[in-house]
Amino acid sequence: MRDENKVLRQTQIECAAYELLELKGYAGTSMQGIARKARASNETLYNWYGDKRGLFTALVTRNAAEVRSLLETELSAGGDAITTLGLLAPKLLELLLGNRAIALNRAAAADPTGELGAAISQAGRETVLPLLEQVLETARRDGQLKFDRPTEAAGLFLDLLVGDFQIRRVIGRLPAPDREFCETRSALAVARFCQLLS
Amino acid sequence: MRDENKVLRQTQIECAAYELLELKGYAGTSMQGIARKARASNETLYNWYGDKRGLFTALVTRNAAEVRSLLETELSAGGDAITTLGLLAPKLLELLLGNRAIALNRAAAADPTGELGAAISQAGRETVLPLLEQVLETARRDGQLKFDRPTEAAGLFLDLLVGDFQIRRVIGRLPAPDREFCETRSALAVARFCQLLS
DNA sequence: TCAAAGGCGTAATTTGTGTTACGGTTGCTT
DNA sequence: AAGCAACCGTAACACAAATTACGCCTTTGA
Repeated sequence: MRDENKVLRQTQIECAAYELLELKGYAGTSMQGIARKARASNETLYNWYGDKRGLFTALVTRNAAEVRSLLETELSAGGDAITTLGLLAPKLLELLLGNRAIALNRAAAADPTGELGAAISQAGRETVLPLLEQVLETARRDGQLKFDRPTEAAGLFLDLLVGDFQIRRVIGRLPAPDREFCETRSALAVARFCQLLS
Repeated sequence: MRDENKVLRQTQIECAAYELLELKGYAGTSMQGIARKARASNETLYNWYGDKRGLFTALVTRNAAEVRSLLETELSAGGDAITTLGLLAPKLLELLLGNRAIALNRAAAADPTGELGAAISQAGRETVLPLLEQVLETARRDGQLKFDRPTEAAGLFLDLLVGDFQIRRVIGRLPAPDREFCETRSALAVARFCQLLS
């Protein structure tokens, strides 16, 4: 099989996996179900991904690469650090609270080994935080913010921006946020953040 | 069976359920496993709780009653509102991030019907928030805080106190917090909260 | 064009679970 | 003490899923 064909097939398989994961949760999503939906065979899935958890780990990895790519695009647009933060925040919120991310977090919650959780965390928060820190360091250098520890400052920003929305999404108590919600919440988070650190 | 014996038996069954839930997650916890561990029979579990979800809903309800009871005890101790908040917060944090609460949130994340999530939310956040609002109203009346909407103010406090710790606990990336962590985090949350609303 | 690799559709194996049922025992009430 | 309800330990039933295996077909590369 040619590489580009394999990539296409994997994308189809992974889309099928997301559909079932979002609909039925991790326990309710079977390899057989994914194979059927993607018109692939069980044997191929096991050959390509190792086992069920391997397939879902691949979903995490791919999702995180997209998040990172988008954030890096925003960062390379340049401009004033606080403005960058304000543009970045709604997009980050949409991604973190989007259906796919939430479905993956649910899978991690259901995985008793903690491996999916580790994958999500390394690929998610632990990737986002250093990028955020970069923005905040710039703001500090420009005299816009005052703080001692960049990691703590970035954590505070995530508290104000994200708070407990993720867990409420994960347990099914909130719908996916719309664009307007993300913009409003972001603006408020940036304002409060600056109030605390100016 | 006498009432007090039934209560005792139920407590034993529920402890067994927690042990397995914390160890194996929701999907990995079977009614047979709980029955075996609690030396009860399947038939009794189904008679008393209806079905698997019914048993876990009972766990949620009981856990929430304990949270509420503890918070009401703190509230009835009286005293200055901000001080009350500072005393309440570490206890609330310990409860929200404790092993049992996290295990129940994992169960809710794994439940595709959303019923456990609804039960947890009603019994948890949606119970805590009005109690918090009472404290904040007092602080406002005493001239300690300024805000327009109590629900929003209480939500801000939870953002600063809890942030995204729950989801990070649920996906297995954080251990249960110790007393010192809860005190430190609470003090910081109260200070920042007051800085934002004074 | 041809041979080999591997992907598909299907089935098999093994294991486990939700739920119900049953005979014997225990606890409770009169 | 006797009788009845219900609890325990065990088994049965029906179903599902993870994973492996197999024959046939399609794709790839030389």
